[in-house]
Amino acid sequence: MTAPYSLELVEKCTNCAWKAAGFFCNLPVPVLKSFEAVKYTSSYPANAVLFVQGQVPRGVYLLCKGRAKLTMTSAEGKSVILRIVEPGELMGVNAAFSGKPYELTAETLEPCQMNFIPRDAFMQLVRKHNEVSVNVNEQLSSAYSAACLQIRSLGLSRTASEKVAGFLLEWASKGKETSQGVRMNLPLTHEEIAQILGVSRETVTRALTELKSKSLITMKGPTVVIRDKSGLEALAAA
Amino acid sequence: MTAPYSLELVEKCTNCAWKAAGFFCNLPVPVLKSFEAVKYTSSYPANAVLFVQGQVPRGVYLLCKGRAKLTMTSAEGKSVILRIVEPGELMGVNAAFSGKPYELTAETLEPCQMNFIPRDAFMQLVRKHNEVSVNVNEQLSSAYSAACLQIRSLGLSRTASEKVAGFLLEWASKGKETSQGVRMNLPLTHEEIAQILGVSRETVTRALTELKSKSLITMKGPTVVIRDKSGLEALAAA
DNA sequence: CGCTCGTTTGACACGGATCAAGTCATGTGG
DNA sequence: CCACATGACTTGATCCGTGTCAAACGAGCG
Repeated sequence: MTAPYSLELVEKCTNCAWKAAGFFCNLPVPVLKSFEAVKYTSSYPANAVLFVQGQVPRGVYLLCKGRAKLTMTSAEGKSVILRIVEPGELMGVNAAFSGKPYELTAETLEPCQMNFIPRDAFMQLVRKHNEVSVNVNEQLSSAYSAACLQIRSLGLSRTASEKVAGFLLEWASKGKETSQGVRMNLPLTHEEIAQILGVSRETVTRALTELKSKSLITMKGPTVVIRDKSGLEALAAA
Repeated sequence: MTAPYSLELVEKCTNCAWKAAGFFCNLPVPVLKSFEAVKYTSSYPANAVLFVQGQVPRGVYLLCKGRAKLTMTSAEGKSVILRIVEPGELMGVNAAFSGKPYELTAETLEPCQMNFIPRDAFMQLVRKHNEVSVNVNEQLSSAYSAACLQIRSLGLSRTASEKVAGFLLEWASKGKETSQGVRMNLPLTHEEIAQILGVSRETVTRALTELKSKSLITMKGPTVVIRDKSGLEALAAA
């Protein structure tokens, strides 16, 4: 198999080493086989568009490796980021269920490996294998939870600093505890953070500068260290 | 059976007249029987609290009749409304799946009839009957869609009038077409609309006044008539 | 009748969007 | 190897919208 974008393709789901708890593809072996039978594995470079808001749904994508973002765009071209998709998560499930056009756009943020499952095959899997259906439940459930948190942040936060502080704390769970505080990787531009939090790019810069000046955090490239977690929490408040 | 709050209790799901397309309880008869076996039917007055953010999940609620709201509250007491729950929809599914405390609060807006299913029984139903699981998928999927729309409104709308106009258009789908325009019932206070849209109560009043003065809408009590749909759409833009 | 709740309207201050200008790092082609 | 383009970040100045506080009105209800 060729490996474009310097990604090694993993074709066999049965002995895939990436699979972890919570992955959609954590399925009993017989079910996994029928999943494997209908999937198409492929890889994408960074900033590739998987599907666009308004297209008729072709099927669902399972992200194996890499990160992607889901966005909605207004007529004027402004957009919100609804979710950063992590490995093991599905994209395009809603459109598959409803049969209506994709209501959002999916783009990769990094080089990614993906499994594509055509809509009909996916719906058959769901109807036939309860384990698949239950895993979809869990995916949807956690996506909904995340959406609720985002609504909370958008609706309740009084100031932009509050939003940014809350955002960093949420990402902190993906970071590593060190003697200096929680160290994490933030592979997002200010523009993207702004689109998640519903503020302007400049405001994100200003808020981050403010947090640095209060020495609550330090940043170096994409690496962020939370120096004073309780201080951040006090600021996040809402 | 007693019928408090002047609601007639419907105990039998098999011949329930309220059940419509998209209802969670639209299930094949044998499955419906096992659902009936584990449910508890009860009725609530308006403004009753079903469960509160932070409680350990006891189970899920199926709304049979009436309307309810799901909210999240900040430490300072401000709250956002995540969703208005309509008959046929489930509440508390997320907490049931995750086992973690309810992340939101559910309150009735009107006198309601409800079916309560204890968590264990619900999870067994989901695992045992694929039809149940698929219906849960559809519920979660449409709840997620609605959440996305709300995020879009919160994140992309430039002004409060934009949000209000978009909100009215969304509710218009529940209204009736008349010669005067779409007539609908809006059983929400300005305060509640404000909590959905993430603005202050006064701003909602001002925005509605503005829409009336532009004769895009007329209001009389809880009844709203959209006089100029395309005008509203132009205002909603985002 | 008087209470409460929801609505309406006004005045004012503040936060952030926007516009603008400039820095820095990276990558490309001559 | 340098000049240049590009994209992301930074910082400042200005203006508009909306949150907040305040006061008053209207309707429903015991």
